[in-house]
Amino acid sequence: MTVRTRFAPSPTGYLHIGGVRTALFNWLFARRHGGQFLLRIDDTDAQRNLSEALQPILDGFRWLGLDWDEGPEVGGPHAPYYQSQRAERHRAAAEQLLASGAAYRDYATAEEIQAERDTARQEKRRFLYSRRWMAETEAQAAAFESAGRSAAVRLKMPREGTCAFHDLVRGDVEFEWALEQDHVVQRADGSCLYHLASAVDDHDFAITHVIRAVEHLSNTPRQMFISAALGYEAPVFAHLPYVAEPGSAEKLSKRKLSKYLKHHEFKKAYDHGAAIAEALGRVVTPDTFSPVVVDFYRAVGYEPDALVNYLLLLGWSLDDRTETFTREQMIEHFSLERVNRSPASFDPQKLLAFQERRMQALSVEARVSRVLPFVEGVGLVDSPPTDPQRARVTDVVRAAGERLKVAGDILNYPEFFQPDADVAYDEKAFTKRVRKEGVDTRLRRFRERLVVVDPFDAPTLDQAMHDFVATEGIGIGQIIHAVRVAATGKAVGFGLFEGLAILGRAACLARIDRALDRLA
RNA sequence: GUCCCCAUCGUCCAGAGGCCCAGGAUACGGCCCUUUCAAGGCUGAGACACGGGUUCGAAUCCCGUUGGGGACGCCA
Repeated sequence: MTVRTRFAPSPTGYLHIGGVRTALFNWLFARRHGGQFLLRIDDTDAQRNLSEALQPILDGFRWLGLDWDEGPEVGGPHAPYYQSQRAERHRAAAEQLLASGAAYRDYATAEEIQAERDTARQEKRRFLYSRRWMAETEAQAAAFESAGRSAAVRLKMPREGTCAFHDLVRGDVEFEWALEQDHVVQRADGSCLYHLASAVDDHDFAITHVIRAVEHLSNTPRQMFISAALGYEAPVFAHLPYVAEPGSAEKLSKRKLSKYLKHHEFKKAYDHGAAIAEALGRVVTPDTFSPVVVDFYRAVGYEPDALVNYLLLLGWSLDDRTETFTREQMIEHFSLERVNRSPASFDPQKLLAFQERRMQALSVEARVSRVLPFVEGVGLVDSPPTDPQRARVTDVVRAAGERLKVAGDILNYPEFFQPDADVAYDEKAFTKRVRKEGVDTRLRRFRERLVVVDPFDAPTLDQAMHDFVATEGIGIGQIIHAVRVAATGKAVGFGLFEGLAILGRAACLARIDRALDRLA
């Protein structure tokens, strides 16, 4: 038997962190067993702009490298993979359920059901439909219909016994049938609901393992009931713990960004990303841009491998120390048996740590390729860049070293790409380091040295600086900060001599002159 | 409210009766390095929710308490 798993996103316009974790585990399980991973689009609730809402999700999967063997855009033997296009098939299944007596036509109104529900709540017991408006014969149906009622199709759930199954993550689980609702599977207008559609599609697509979040655990009995009534063999289930909010045990949800921003580390991650996205001219609003959404990481310049590796370890581990996995290693070692049963909260800071490691492991060339779209995007270099521009980017990437945590961090160094006159001064830094007694004279004298330094490279500049402070009889701190602010506009940055060398003699001299002018 | 689930450092994980006065990662503190910012090196602090059992022995098994969470739709 070939293992077949699926992930079934609803087209919502974005790919959620929790969803990707579920998809990743499905993907890994399928790959581990040499099976197939499919994508099914759960759009039974008539979607308006399907392609618009779906594209970001597919893009997200592609970016992460989670390829699907069957599904939208790639097709497959069971196409179409959109639930909305399988309505006839679902309706036929509903008919079959009716015919076998596993379901019945129910003529209750929404108000009547609600009233029963309210009563149950008042009596502090679990609601169970009375089946008062159930029609099992044509005569009963006709009677209700002549009274102007219309019918939905409900499952006729067993009212005794238990539903027991083995869950690959939770172990043996058991539910009492008597606690299960007579769920509606088809509306009066003929459209079918998720649980029916899902059971039918899983069967039709030959899904062998349903790996999904725990919130679906309590849906399992009714889906198994549907499968059995339709004569299907039930798939194997595995219910993953949900991903929790940063620093909390509550389920992570996409619509709570403002709440998450109160969490210090989450806010830091958000601010870091928002600054980069805004520099690129993206409109950043809580609804469209958040560390809870996968696209955030792409926009900011994370490595997809970092995100995947982090997510892998959210609820799964190999042992007590292995943290870094290649795709091949993940696939080789992944097992549902080692998935945790308790929820894990999402920690953007730890994710960043994974990202740093991945970034550092990349070659300079690879980092340059990651960084280029960002400098091009803000117009710091041409698109595509000229050879000298590319060389400059390479120099900056090399000099910045570990300071480049995400590709978008390159935007912290615009001064290496701007014309001298465009470099912005950090006023606080300028006041503290340049606008000080004696600094102008020292800057002028150091400038004289720069004119003749040869070659104009980092070691020689370093030497020149040390010679300078020795002959002047000053501490290095009395000049070096001023030079940095004059040349880069900032008080912080990577090695000063590397920076000066990258800028070149002409730019350094011009920038020192500009700072001196500013003092006058 | 009803049903179900979960419970080890702040966070993510290891631990499937003795290897554990609990290990790794991350975050945090200190020191070192240092022209700034990072990084790095060394180092420190930090947890088995509580109470009962079972056992020669429990973080590990059982029961209860407490705490946290999830599901209870003609949503998916």
